[in-house]
Order: sequence, then structure tokens, then C-alpha cells
Amino acid sequence: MPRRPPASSTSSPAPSSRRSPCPVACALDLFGDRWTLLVIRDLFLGRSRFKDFTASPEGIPTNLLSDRLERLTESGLISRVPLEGGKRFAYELTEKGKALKPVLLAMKEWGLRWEEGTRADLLNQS
Amino acid sequence: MPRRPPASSTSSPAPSSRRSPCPVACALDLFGDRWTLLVIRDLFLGRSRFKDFTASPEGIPTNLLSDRLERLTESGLISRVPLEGGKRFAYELTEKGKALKPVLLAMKEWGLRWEEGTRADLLNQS
DNA sequence: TTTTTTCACTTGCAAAGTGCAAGTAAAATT
DNA sequence: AATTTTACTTGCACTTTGCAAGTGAAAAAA
Repeated sequence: MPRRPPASSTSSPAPSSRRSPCPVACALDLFGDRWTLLVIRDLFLGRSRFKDFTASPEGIPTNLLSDRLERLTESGLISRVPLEGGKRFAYELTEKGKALKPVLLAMKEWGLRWEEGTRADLLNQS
Repeated sequence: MPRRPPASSTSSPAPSSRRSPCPVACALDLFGDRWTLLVIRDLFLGRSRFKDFTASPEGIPTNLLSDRLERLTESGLISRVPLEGGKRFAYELTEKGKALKPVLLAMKEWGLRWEEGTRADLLNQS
């Protein structure tokens, strides 16, 4: 995945790396890979620290997690919040990131219906 | 992306390559990349031939298109339908593939809302 | 306070995937 | 019969992925 510039509180400026003006293509430029949406999912599940993400059952490699957290921050889907005094951070969804809930819910429903043996322990409506 | 076995008309058996029982992770195992959902989008837009997909504005490389069509067929999201007599094929969404409409619509809405300059010429409700 | 453990990464490397260009053979068209 | 189009495949350079190991700071334990 190629890299991209930051984001505003309303809507992000079109980066030159955009493949087309299609909103689906555009979305895939931001999270079209095997890991990014799982990090978003974890954030919806209340996980917020680096180790929380690595503890998820899929076992994201730590170098990829670093990379994804950085990209998500750059594209304004998440923000880093400094933890008590120290140099450590928690991550949280921005409004833009929270707006992905319908996407995740649709994928969850699809998976539950069409892929045998899947179960959604945690990701609820609301 | 690692490869996987075929699919039934109800729900697909769990492949050993599955990363977790999470329906989202499972879905991403099938279409978690930058191109697959664009092929699905094109099919929803009525495109069905190899050249139709290559003609989309994102310009998928032909080797990747071949690969994606094969994987989508294997995983039961699309099927190859033989064209009049010859050895050529058209591609169409299966029921399982059509069931991805809510996912694409959610992504479309998200892109339109949060990514400046995107526009959805074609992908409609229904 | 010192030691140990945990956390949040980074680095190195082999393997796999991507993207581009060029090639090919069959089908369709002229 | 010759030309063009279609649906691919192949080759190759480059990038990304996944695994393991290493590192330094912070937190916890002794």
C-alpha cells in the first residue's frame, strides 16, 4: 500500500495516489488489506493499546501493526492519545473511523450468513 | 493471499487457512485486498466480461484480474457462464456474491461522506 | 532502589504478492 | 483469408508480508 497525507474533521482532501473518484475504490485505498479493518474492529471492541491488538486471535505481526496504526492516524481514522504523563499512547477511533461501523456490521452479517463456523462474540449493534 | 477450497449454495465450509472464527476476519480472507471488491462492484454495475473489468477506471492489471476471477470462482462468490457455443465466458455474481451488496453500499456511503471528491456514478440501491 | 518483567515498538530477511510490459492463441470481425 | 479483438499467460523488478529476534523505555516487583 502506498502512503497518503493527513485528514480534516470534515472530509479528507483527495490524494494524488487515488485510483479513481469511486468512493469504494477510495475506501479500499485506505483499508483495502487483510489487517486494517481488524484493527478498526478491535477499536470498536474497546481495545486501545498496542498489546491489545497483538492479543487478538488473528495475531497481527507487530511490524504490520505499527505500520497500520501509523497509516490510520495519517488518514484520520484513529488518533493517538497520550497516556498518563508518560511517552505511551492509546489509540481511539475518530468520528471518521467510527463512521465505518456500518461497513463492519455488514461484513459481520455477511460472514455469519455465508461462512460456516464463524461467530461474532463481540461486535454488536448500537 | 493464500488460496482456498470451493463453496456450496448455503454456507462455505471453514478452510484451514482461516485466521479466526471472526466473520469479519473471515470475509477479509476472501476479499481483503485492493482489487477484489472492485471486481464485485463492476459485476453489480452489470459488467461481466474480462475486458469490461480491465476497462474500469482503476485499471486492474490483467494478471491480477485473472487471479481474482479464479479466486472468486473458487470461493463461490461468482460463477463462470459459458458464452454462445465458444470457449469464452462471462462472469456473474452468485447469491453469496450478491449478498455483498450491503457491504459495498456501506463503503460507498462512507467514501462519499468522508473522502472529498468522490462520486458514485453508478452503484445504486435496490 | 535495584532488578525484573512488560510494553511498544524496530530491524532483518525470506517468501509472497503487485504492477507493468510484452507475448500468445483462439475467437470474432472485416 | 487477413486483421483485429479478446482473454488470457509470462517474465521481471519492486513492494509488501510474515516471522523471529532485538531494543530501550516504562511499569511492577523485590
